[in-house]
Amino acid sequence: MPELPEVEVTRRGLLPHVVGRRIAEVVVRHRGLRWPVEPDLESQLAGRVIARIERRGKYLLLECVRPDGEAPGWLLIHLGMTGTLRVLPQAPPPGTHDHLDLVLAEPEGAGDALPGAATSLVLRFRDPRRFGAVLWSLLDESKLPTHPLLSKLGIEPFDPRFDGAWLYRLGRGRSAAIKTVLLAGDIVVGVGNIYASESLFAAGIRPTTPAGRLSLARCERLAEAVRDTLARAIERGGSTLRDFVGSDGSSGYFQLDCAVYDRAGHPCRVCGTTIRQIVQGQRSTFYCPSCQR
DNA sequence: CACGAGGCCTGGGCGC
DNA sequence: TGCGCCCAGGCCTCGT
Repeated sequence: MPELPEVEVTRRGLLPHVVGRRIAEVVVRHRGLRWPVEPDLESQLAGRVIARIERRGKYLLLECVRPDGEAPGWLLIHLGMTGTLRVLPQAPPPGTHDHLDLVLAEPEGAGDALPGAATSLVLRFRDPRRFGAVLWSLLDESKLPTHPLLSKLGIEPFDPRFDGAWLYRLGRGRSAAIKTVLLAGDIVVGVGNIYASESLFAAGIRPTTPAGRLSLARCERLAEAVRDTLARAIERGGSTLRDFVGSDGSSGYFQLDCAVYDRAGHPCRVCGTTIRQIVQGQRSTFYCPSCQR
C-alpha cells in the first residue's frame, strides 16, 4: 500500500502520540519479516524513549534513546506493500498479522495518577504480506545515512536540490524507460508504482521514453509533477490524521482519484482517449496515449 | 555500471 | 461452493 505519502502521513500521525514515550515492553510475535527481526531487539529497545521520528524515502526512522543518554539508536521501519503502524489506547487481542507491539508508557514524571495499563499505548505493526521490515541500528545520526539500506537512496522529492536539472543530469546515459528509472529510487526516492504513472501523466511524458532522451524542459515539468503529485497525496492523507489513534487501519491511507492508474480502458479525464495499460519491469504502467508523448 | 528478472509472502478477485 | 490462477501500491539481490 504505502508509497511515500502514506509513510509521511503515518509519521505525522504517530508524532503527537508516540514521541517522548518510554518503551515499556516489546512483543515480537513473528520474526520473519523482509529480514529477520534481530534476536535482541527486545532487550535493546526496552526502557528507551522514542525521541524523534524521521523519514528517509519510505523508511521510518525512530530515534530511541536510553535514559542515561548512552548509545542512542534507531529503529528502522519499512511498511513494505501491506504494512501499517497504528496507535492503540486499548489494544485488542493481536490478529494473525500483528507481528510486533511496542507498549509505550507515559513519559517519566508526567503525573502518574494511574500508572500502568490505563496510561499506556500500544504501537502495533501489522503486515500481512511481510515485505516490511523492522531493524535496529546503533549508528549515530551522522552515520545513519551510511546504513546499507539507506546509502544508495536518491534525494528526497522535497529537497530543494531536486529539480529538472537534477533529473536531467542524473538521467544522462540511461537508456531505461523513465517510468522504470523513477521507480528505481536512485535519482529521487518516494515515487512508487501509482505515483510514477500519475506524475508522468501530469508531465505529459510517455512512460516508455528512455530517461536519457528527455530534454531539460521536460525534466523540469516532470520534477514539478513529482513534487505536486506527492504533496497533494500527503495533503489528502493529512485530513485523516485526527482519526489516527485507535483507527481500524484505514485512516492514514487514502484513495487518490487517479488520472490514469488502474483506469485501463476508461476515457482520459482530459481528452477522452482510452487509457492504456502496459507492463514495464514486471509492473503495470498506465498512460494516456494522446496526452503523453 | 546499468539493466532486467527473480524472489520474498499473503489475500482477494476472477473464471471454470 | 471450491479450486486454481493471476494479480497486487516494494525493493533487495543476483546474473548478464
